[in-house]
Amino acid sequence: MGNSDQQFTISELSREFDISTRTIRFYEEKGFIKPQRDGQRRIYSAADRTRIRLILRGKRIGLTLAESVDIIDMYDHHGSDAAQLQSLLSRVQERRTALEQQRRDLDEMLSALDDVETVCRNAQAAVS
Amino acid sequence: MGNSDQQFTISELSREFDISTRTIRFYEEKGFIKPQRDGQRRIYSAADRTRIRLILRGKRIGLTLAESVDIIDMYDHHGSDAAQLQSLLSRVQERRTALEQQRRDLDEMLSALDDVETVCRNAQAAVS
DNA sequence: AATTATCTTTACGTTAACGTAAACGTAATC
DNA sequence: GATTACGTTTACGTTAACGTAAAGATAATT
Repeated sequence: MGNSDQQFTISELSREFDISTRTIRFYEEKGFIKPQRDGQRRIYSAADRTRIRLILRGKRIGLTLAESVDIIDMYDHHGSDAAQLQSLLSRVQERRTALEQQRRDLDEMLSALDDVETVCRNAQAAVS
Repeated sequence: MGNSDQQFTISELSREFDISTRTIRFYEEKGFIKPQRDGQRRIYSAADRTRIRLILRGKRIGLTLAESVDIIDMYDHHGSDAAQLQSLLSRVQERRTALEQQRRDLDEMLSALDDVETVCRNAQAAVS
């Protein structure tokens, strides 16, 4: 099983991901992660760490925490009857549609920046 | 010059972009657009309309209004001395770096959704 | 002239995602 | 045993991006 039962303290994760401990506790407050306890102290598992990483990835592309968690929870979907599978599939489709629109927007913006850069470099050449 | 001097009312733009008039006025309040007036009434030009469209594109990829406007304003940069060009170029680079990271995150998330869908369809096949 | 539609300004309210500060517990170190 | 490092809870504060409501102006329609 490798060594996947690693433990982390809050400050370790705080440093690793460059977020405040407040942020980590906030995610717990909202029910997005549920670390164990050693007395008062929180102890984070590899799974907790992964969830945080995925939440942050979601943030980088502009998702809200709730949206990120919604997607993350699609991985370990619990039900498996036909209706639940169908529901999950349509949620996946919705998300995919939105993300694909986002990628189009992103690519447009990147190529716009390319244009700006080109114009800029030409102007530079004219000045030099 | 074609017909690029078209005018729009606030409700026209509201309907076209499916945003509230409050939102449009808010953008003005923040200085992101500056429509003309006909007495009290606001009159939006094609340029105003374009700025709104670009702001909304920025929103879809998770940029703040300020960030969107920052990028939009790179198009019509005013200064053209060497220092300003250099500054603009490095701002372009910064944005591009961030956007490229965003695209990587997006692609990862899309392929994750693909995996979920595959698992789902297999489970569906098993149930049927 | 009254209704209706569209616009205006002003201003307080709301939600997400934390920041910040106070006041305290525990364990190791000086 | 006092300091230092790291953790805890509680709670109020903050910013962005609007929502919502009140109260009124203007123009067209009935």
